[in-house]
Amino acid sequence: MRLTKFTDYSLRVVIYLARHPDSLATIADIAREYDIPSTHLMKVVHRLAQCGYILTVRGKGGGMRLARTPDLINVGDLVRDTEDNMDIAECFSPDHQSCPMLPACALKSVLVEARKSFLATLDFYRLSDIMGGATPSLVAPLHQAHGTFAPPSPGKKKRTS
Amino acid sequence: MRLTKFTDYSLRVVIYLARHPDSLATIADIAREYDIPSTHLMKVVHRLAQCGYILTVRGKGGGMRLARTPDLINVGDLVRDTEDNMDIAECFSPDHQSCPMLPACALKSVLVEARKSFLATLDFYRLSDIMGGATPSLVAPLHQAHGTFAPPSPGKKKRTS
DNA sequence: TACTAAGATATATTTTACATGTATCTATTG
DNA sequence: CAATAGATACATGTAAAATATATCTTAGTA
Ligand code: SF4
Ligand code: SF4
Repeated sequence: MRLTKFTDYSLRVVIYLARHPDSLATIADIAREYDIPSTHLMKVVHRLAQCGYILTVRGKGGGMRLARTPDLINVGDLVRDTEDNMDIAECFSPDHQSCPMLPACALKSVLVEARKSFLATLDFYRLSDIMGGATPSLVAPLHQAHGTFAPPSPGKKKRTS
Repeated sequence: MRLTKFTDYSLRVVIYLARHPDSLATIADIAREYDIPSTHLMKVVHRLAQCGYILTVRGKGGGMRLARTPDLINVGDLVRDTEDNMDIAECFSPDHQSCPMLPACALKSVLVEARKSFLATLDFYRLSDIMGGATPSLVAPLHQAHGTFAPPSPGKKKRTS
């Protein structure tokens, strides 16, 4: 069970941008910073722009910046948008419905619930919580059992799916 | 993000065995039932035996059966034992410690917590909960917010890791 | 206008984890 | 000893992901 590098790179990009809010950053900048292939970052950046997390500027002097402030970018949402295969088991795909246990597999229900828990945990965090550096706001300490306190203000917009 | 077929097959095997408690089942039996390659099942069965979930009997008339009753087999444990790569991100592996964000990456902490949530959800279920069929015991209904009730009796032994 | 630097887009290739296959060995029954 | 079961080792195939290449478009600037 792992997330793709595509997703991790996506998160690194927005973290980088959150840390450098005063100027446009280029793909080359970020690729250099993290020592990852710029060719891969191109696709990442494109996706992030499509999904509205960043704004890009073409041409000389161009680059990218966050489309919103870090406290309005939710980690769970970003992972949902960048990880394109969230099919825990074979039967989660509209194709591959050949498992004889369908349609009433109790295991599948459990896996659905587990995935929900995974994403729900991510939903408790915003980019401002994971960008590191000096963030002297009242950020919920990590590793805290998040069921015990109310999520700090906005950061999570309910989505229909 | 997906689990391997190896893990799903492992679960199918124990479900099958739970449903057929009165005789030894062979790899061929189970492969036929689910229409999956017996060659893959061999490895699955071997792992399940190594981890103590099933007992195998070699030779003519041999086969396998559960080593414990279904209410003593925990889904989370079984997934931990069969899914051999639980490295959500690159940095989770002892090798690949090259990400410049280490060692104080706030994102990693969040991912660790999310993985914990995923497995904790699975920990709430036992084989007896997912084996389907007529189980007229007081089983917790699936999809229920499991934070709101006490886990039904045993089924989950705390492990040190 | 030409040049350059940036992202956008499409396609191709490489790599890797996973799945599957084959062959052989060992144990057990009858 | 023959047949049937899992145990074990190794080889191969496959598909998703990662990476690379090439070309196009946009925008600033000399
Ligand atoms: S066993 Fe259940 S969870 Fe696994 S593939 Fe079949 S239907 Fe899906
Ligand atoms: S960015 Fe954080 S979570 Fe991702 S690989 Fe680096 S250290 Fe791990």
